[in-house]
Amino acid sequence: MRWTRSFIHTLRQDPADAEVVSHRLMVRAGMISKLAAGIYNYLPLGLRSIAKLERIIREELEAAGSTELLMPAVQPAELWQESKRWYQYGPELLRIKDRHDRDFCFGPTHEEVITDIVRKEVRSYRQLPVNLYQIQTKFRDEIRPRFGLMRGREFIMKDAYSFHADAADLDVAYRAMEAAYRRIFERCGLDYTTVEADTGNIGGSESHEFMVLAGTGEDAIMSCPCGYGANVEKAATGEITPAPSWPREIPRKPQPVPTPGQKSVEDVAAFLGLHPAHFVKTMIFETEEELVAVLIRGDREINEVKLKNLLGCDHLSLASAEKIEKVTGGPQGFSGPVGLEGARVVADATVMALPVAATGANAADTHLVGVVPGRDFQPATVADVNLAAAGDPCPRCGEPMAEKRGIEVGHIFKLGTKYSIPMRCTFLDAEGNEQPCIMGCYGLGVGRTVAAAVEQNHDGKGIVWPLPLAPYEVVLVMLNADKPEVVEVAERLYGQLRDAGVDVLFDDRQERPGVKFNDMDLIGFPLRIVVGKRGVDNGEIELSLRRDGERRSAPLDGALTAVRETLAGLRAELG
RNA sequence: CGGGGCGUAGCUCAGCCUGGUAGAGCGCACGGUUCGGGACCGUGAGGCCGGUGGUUCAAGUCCACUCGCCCCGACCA
Repeated sequence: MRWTRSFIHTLRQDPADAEVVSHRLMVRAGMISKLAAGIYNYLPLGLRSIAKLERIIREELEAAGSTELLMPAVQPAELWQESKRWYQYGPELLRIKDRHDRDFCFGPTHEEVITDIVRKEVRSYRQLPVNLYQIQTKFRDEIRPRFGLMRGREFIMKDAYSFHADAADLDVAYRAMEAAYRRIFERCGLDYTTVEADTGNIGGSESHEFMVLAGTGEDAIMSCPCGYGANVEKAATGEITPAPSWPREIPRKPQPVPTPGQKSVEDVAAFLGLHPAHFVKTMIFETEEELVAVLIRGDREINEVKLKNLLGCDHLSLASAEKIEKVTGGPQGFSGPVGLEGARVVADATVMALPVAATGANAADTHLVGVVPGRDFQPATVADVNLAAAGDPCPRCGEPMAEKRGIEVGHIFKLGTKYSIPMRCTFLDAEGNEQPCIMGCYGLGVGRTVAAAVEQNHDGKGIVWPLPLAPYEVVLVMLNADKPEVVEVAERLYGQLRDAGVDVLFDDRQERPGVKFNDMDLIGFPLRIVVGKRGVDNGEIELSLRRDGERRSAPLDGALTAVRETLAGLRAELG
C-alpha cells in the first residue's frame, strides 16, 4: 500500500481527551478516532492490526476445535427474559424498541442466543460436544467509558461457547481453549499471565482471566513465583502474619474506654497505644434482604466480592449512617460485635485468630478494649472475606506474593447449567434421560488486546509494535521524493517487496525527512527501510528496527534479501 | 448516579474575572528559499464562540436551562 493512497493522518499534538498511553498513541497514529464517548472508528491502520489479531485468533480456535459463526448484534428481549438477565442487567444493557414497540437489546454477550441456537438442534448426546465462536461487535453501556479501546462501550470481542454432555467433557474443551488462548497471546508477542478469577455475574464454577501485564492495567492481580495467580477479587492468602502481642493484661471482660471523636482504626490505635492489627473493624453492610455486620482485622480490608459471594446476594453496599445507628445503637465509626443483635455477624478468619482485641462499643466516643473473640462475641459465620495485599503469603507455597497490574484481555468460564436449565437446552443421554447441557464460555477482547499491546510496547516517540500486530511489518520511506533517481529506486524496491509478498507500506509522500521519521516512530512499524539520495548515490539503502533504532546499510541489489532475513529473525524470536 | 472541569478555526489553546469590530501556534492553500529527524519568509482561506432562552443600547464574555466531552468518586467506620 502507498501512503498517499491510504488514509493515514497522524496528529502532532496529543488529543485533549486521551488519558492513557494506548488511547493517546492510537489516536495520534491515526489508527482510531472517536465518534462518541466510548465509540470509536477503526481507521485503516487500526483495522489492519485488528484484522491481524483476528486472523491469529481464528487459526488457534479452529485448531482447538471451535467453529466460527456469526450471531446478530440485536437480540429479542424474550430470550433475555427466559434467562432472567433482562431483569438482572441494569442500564448497562442497551435496550431498544423496534417500530412495533417490541423490546430488543444490543447484545453485550451472546449466551442466550447461542443457547437458543443449540437447543433447537441438539437432541442427543451423540451431537455433543458443540464448540462455536464468533468475532463481533458488542455494546455495553458502561457507567463510565474511558481509556479508548481499553474500555469502550462498543467493542469487538471474540466470544465462544461450548456445550457438553458432562463436566469431564467440558473440562476437555476448557483446557483446549485455555491452551489456545495461551498460544494466541504468545503469538502476539505479549507478556501476559493467567489468574484465577471471580465468576461474577456470568456465574459458573471455574474461571480464568488472561491478563496482559502493564503498569497501567485496571485490574490488580496477586501473583507468586510458584505460579499461583489470582485476581485480587478472588485471591486467597496463606496465614496472615499474626498481630503483635497484646501490650497489656487481658481483662475478664471488655473494658469501655472513652475515645472522643476517634473513628478510624488508625486514629483510635494511636490514641490507645495499640496497633491497628489489634482491632476488630466492624462494617455494616446492607443487601437486598438484610443487614450484615462484617468483622475484619483492623489493618486489613474487606474483599466485597468475596463477601458478596458468601452472602449470595445481588446487591451489597455499606449501610447508611442512620441504619448503622439503628442496628447498633451507636453512631457510625463506633460499631463493634459485642452485644450486637440487630444484624447477622460475619467474621473474617483473621478476626477469630486474634487472642484479644479492641472494638467499637456501639456507643458514641467509646471503644472496648480487651475483647476476646469467641468469649465476648460469637459470629454467625466465620469465613475468608479478607482482601489480599502485596506481601501476603501465597496460599500454595507461603512465599510473599506480589501485586501486579494487568489488562484483562481474555476470560474463560465453566458456566455449567446456568443457561441450559432455564432455557431448557437439553439432550437425551445414553440411558434416554433428559439432561441439561453443560456449558463453557470463552471471551477475548479484540480491540482491548490491541490496545494492551500498545500499552505494553511503546516509548517516548510512539508505538513499538510487536511484529504480529503491526499494521504493516515494514515501512519503505522514500526521502528526497523530488529526485527522479530516488523515486525510481524506491518504486522499484517497493515493487519487489510487494511482489515478494512482504507486508509493506510505501511512504511515497513529498514530505521533509523529519516529518516522515517522526510519523514512522509514532506509528511504530517494526522494520523501516529508508531510500534517500545519499544512499542511492552509494547504491545503498538503510534498514532499522523500531525497537532499537540502530541503522545499518545494505546494498541496493541485496535489499529484498536483507529485508527477508531481518523479518525471519524477528519471527524466530517469537518462536 | 454524585462531585469537579471543559465546549471558541481541522488540531492544541488564549480571550470570559472587568460586556464594546474574533485571536495565537500548528495544520491547510499559493509563491519563494530549504531538504536525512516535526524548516524559514511572504500571501491567503477558514468561526451561527455547543444549543436554547434571558439580562443589556450591546453577550464569546453575565444569568438560567439544555446537550456533548473529560476527570474523580460511587466502599473502608
